[in-house]
Amino acid sequence: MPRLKEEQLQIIYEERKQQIKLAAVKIFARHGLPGTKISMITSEAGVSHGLFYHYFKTKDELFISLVREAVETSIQEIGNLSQLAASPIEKIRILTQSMLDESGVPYFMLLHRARNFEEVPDLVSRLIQNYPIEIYIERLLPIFEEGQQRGEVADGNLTEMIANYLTVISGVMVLGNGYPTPRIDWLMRFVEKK
Amino acid sequence: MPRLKEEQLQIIYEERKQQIKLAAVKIFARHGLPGTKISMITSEAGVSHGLFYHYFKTKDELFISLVREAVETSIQEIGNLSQLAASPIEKIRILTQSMLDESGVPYFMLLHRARNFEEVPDLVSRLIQNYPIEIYIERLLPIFEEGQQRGEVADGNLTEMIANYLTVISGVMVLGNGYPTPRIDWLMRFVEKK
Amino acid sequence: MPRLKEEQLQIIYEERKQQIKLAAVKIFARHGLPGTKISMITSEAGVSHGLFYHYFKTKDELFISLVREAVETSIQEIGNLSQLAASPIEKIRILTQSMLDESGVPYFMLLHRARNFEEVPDLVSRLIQNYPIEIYIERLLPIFEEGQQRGEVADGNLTEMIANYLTVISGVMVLGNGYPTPRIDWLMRFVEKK
Amino acid sequence: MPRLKEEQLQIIYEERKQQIKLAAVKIFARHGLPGTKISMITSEAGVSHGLFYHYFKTKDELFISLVREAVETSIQEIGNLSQLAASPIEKIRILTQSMLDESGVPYFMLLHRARNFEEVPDLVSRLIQNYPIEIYIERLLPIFEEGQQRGEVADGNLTEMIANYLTVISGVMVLGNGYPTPRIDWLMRFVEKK
DNA sequence: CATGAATGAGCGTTCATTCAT
DNA sequence: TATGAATGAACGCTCATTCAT
Repeated sequence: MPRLKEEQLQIIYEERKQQIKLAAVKIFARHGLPGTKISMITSEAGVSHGLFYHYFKTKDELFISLVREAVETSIQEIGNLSQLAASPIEKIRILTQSMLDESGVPYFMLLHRARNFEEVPDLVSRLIQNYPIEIYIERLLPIFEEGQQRGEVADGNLTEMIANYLTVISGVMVLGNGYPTPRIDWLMRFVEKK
Repeated sequence: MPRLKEEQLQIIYEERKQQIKLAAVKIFARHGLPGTKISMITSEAGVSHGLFYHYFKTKDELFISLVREAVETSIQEIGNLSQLAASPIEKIRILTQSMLDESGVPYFMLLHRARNFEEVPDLVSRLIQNYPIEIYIERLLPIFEEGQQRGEVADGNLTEMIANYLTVISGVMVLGNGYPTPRIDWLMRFVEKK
Repeated sequence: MPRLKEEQLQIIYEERKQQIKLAAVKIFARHGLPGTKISMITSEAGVSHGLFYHYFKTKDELFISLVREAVETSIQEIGNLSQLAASPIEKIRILTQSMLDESGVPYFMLLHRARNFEEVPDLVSRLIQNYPIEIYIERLLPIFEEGQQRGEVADGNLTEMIANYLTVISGVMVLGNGYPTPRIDWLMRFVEKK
Repeated sequence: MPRLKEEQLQIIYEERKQQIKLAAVKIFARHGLPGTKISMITSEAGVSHGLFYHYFKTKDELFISLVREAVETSIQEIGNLSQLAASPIEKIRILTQSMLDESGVPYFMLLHRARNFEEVPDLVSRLIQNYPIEIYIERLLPIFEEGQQRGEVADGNLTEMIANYLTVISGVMVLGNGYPTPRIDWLMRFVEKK
């Protein structure tokens, strides 16, 4: 059954690739592009450095594709919210949670670096410029609007509120593990109608 | 008068050193420690790369001393606030302004990197751990307390309020030039009694 | 009949081996030993790169054995000429033709590299030194002598004539596809009695 | 006198560059582009491998510029012949000598590799294609014509004669140090009117 | 003090070779 | 036999650092 074997190989291939990618996001988030050595990624992933190049062309190329994925995933996640059978305020809470949960933070940090520092390849800068904060605000607007109509979301200018909300979330992430806060609930106070 | 000449040399020496330091903070802030090449600093400062080593022992040593200065300056600035002949709310506004003004941002970014990323020498990590956010909160507490007593600062738990205030400032800096906000005034709303 | 199956395997084995060898000569001739990657050979041969090592121990070993074969074949071909039922001048023409024909050129190029460039393993250099040009001259001498006696080959010192003949053939090959010449006939003019 | 010092530095710079270039041609000629390691060049030149990159951007770039120089020099040398106060046959002898003399051989080998092997960067292939053998023939034609008119050069079709002459010279170089010939005089026999 | 030539440690990447399947 | 995943030695190149001028 060569058919089955081929498929199996394909699966293993994708698993390995994912394993290296996961290691890479973690390291890139912590050390940045120039601070990340291939050996850090491969030893985190538990493979030899040579294997990296079976799965990825260059360090830059991997970084770029990770940023691209992070951008696209973040946009998509907002899109997915709309599909959810939940009240607007619940959706906002879910979003907040997903941004702050452990697996999401490295991706956020990657985007943070890509957005604010000039340590990245040109392609990344251009990529990021296609997705300014405004796009996120715009996509979130309908959810917040519905929330306001239902009386779940606080009154006031929504564009500004969303901007503030995003700013504050960023602040929380950036201050990082520095000090403990009742994260989610505290953040929701910027949004919820008391 | 060799005396005078020596003094003059001393002055030139200090000016040059400062000039290189200023260039360095700017570049370190943008590119991080591993992303910063000595040649970037020296060309920003307009000197030859060899000259760097007349003023500083190594790249790491300069980075460390810059972080140390940034930490100490930031603590000192809070200390200086107390000396000011101004009302508490004015002091807070002045602090806010100084954190966000153009010359301050690179130092903030340096601290941000030192605090959140592991791309720095061990010595820096240890240095930073000696100055956790709590210290800033603690130092600001008297000013906020006086403000509350005078009715200038909003009611509520002050420790929490200061933490939030710092979080939000960080968020603003991190979101960076991404989108326009009425910075200072907007930030003061988290603090002022309306 | 396991006997038969084994034989068949043997045949397949030899065919595969030959197929890889043919690809290898071609690539070695064009790219030299260090310029030839195993993957070039295997993709030219249409097999996986892993398979290479079923048939050959190392890249060097294959290169060496190919050079050895080329040397031995070239010597043998001259030997075979004697057996041929043809006039001396015909024999020389056949030899010329075989050196310049498409399948022969890569082998010639291999020898050219082995003889003139130091990009080869020591063993190859030593191998080649055992077969200096003089040996070729010496082996061709009887044919040319008979030709001269029969009045087919031009008059003059034969050792020199053969050396010139080989030199010119080499020149033609080296100038390569650069410009068109009536190859065979033009070359024969260095030899034939007009 | 900073003026003088700068000039001196410039001179030293050019000398070092030349020193590395000379080492490089020699090694490239012997080992080809992929067979040449930077360390071979630098140890031949007696400098550290790091220094190479003060003077040249990459190995390929150096190779390309050397081939370009070889091509241009070879064309120029033919041009210079015309300026010489010498009889046509003397000019041809001088040309022959310069092609075969020790310092010229490595450049010839470089061109040989660039012209005949596909182990070179694309730019080199294109460069070489701009200077096919025909150009050399064309440039030599006037000299040979004058020689024929003066009765110094043998009768016959000149284009063909020059082509043969170049072919034979190439053959001599390619057969290399394999066997001894009365080089110059023997080669001139293809050209001189006896 | 100022310059840039020189060195070498270190990292990115390639590729010959091995090996499990 | 045949494949391609896996390893690590080796090489191209960068850049921090030193040093002669």
